[in-house]
Amino acid sequence: MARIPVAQRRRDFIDAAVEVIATHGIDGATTRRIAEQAQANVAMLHYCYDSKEDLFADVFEFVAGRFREVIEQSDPHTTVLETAQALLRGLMECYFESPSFGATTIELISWARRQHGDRGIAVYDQALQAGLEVMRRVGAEEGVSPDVLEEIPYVAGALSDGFAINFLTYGDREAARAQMDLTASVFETWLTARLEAARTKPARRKRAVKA
Amino acid sequence: MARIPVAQRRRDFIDAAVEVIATHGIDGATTRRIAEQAQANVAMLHYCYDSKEDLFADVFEFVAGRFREVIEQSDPHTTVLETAQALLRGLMECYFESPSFGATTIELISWARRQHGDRGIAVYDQALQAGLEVMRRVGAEEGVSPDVLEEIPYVAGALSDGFAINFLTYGDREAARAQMDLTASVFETWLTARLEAARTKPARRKRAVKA
DNA sequence: AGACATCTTGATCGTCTGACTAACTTCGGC
DNA sequence: GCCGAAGTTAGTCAGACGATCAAGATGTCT
Repeated sequence: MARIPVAQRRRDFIDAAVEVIATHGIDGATTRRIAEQAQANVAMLHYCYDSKEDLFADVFEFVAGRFREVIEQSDPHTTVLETAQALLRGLMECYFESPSFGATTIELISWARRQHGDRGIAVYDQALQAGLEVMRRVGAEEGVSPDVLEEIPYVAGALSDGFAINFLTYGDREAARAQMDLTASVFETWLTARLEAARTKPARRKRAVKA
Repeated sequence: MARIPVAQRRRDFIDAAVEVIATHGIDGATTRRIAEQAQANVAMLHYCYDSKEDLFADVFEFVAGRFREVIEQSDPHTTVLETAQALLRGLMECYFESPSFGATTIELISWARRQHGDRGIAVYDQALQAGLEVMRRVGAEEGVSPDVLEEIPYVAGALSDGFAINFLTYGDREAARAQMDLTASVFETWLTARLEAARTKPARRKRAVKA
């Protein structure tokens, strides 16, 4: 067997864990299965990680980091509309390219909800916050109302989550392509109208959305 | 202890199962916990149901039935727009009124996805089909293009699912109220424009959406 | 009232699978 | 050629799972 440094092994275990969580759920993600998926054995897993919990902490970190990447890569766009569209597209394509990642995200969020609060919300909340920051950055230059900017990550998140659940349930890549376009058009229609309305009568504001 | 007919007991166990699944996930929904939640014991559970699987079959049936109710109650509305809006509102309010029901639905869908196909997809698919039928019924009178009618349940489903995930994660009823309004306005903006576009140039059609 | 079916209980069975570990072997750089 | 990092084998031990049972309590019909 090829000798691999621990750091690389750790990454293998994280990837394996994502795969296993997607296939068997959080509770079904046992050390045995993860080790098998990583083409190693349980002892090897405990050689790299002190405990299963330590590994899962890294899995959380990995997923959250991936989301940050995806969200922040929509930053360099010019207008609020274009940036928001890139944000939504990025999220949907992320799920589309790696259904395992998408499924694992849902599993993690479900699992997090079951625990009473705490760090559980982290993944979802960090993603929403990252999205909000991106929108604020581009929105400031354009003078768009903060109310609108706060709504954008929520709507983009809701739409991409809804897309993910449908896609993961049916697993139909053909249909998913069309749904991505449809979802994007829903978003565009709303945001265009919303930006227009906010510009013409900036005093009028909707109730704040939980960031 | 009061004597209760088996039929009623069964309903208690179904309710209890929904609650436990919401709190502990599918894998955490053990017979013991369900019995405890139903203020009974394991023997009683096996007196009403031959096996855990039999109980879960009833849980599936219950959830699917509840969705049918909610969806079909939006039927009597007059126009396509109003019916679609009632559909989305009904779904969101359903989750809002009973977070346990919403959480259990997500758990069931996640669980279904893990099994290879089969009856697993049932809950999600039945809901989508029921929504489609409602829209077709009202859409026929109005002469709305089938393409548009097929898109409506998908978009309503995606939006309500996205709303549910956010609401269930944060559990903030205050914020959820505002998000329901926001989500509804996204839907209205899109659908109004979509109906308008389909009416003025009915030849132009988007790629079909997986029903 | 009495008897039989219906309901309810606490305790227990056998089994399985979970995370984790000790002791051993092999490889590769110096 | 040796020494530590990487990897393996073969477990341990505890807990929880679904399911069942014998026995007691209660209702209902004659």
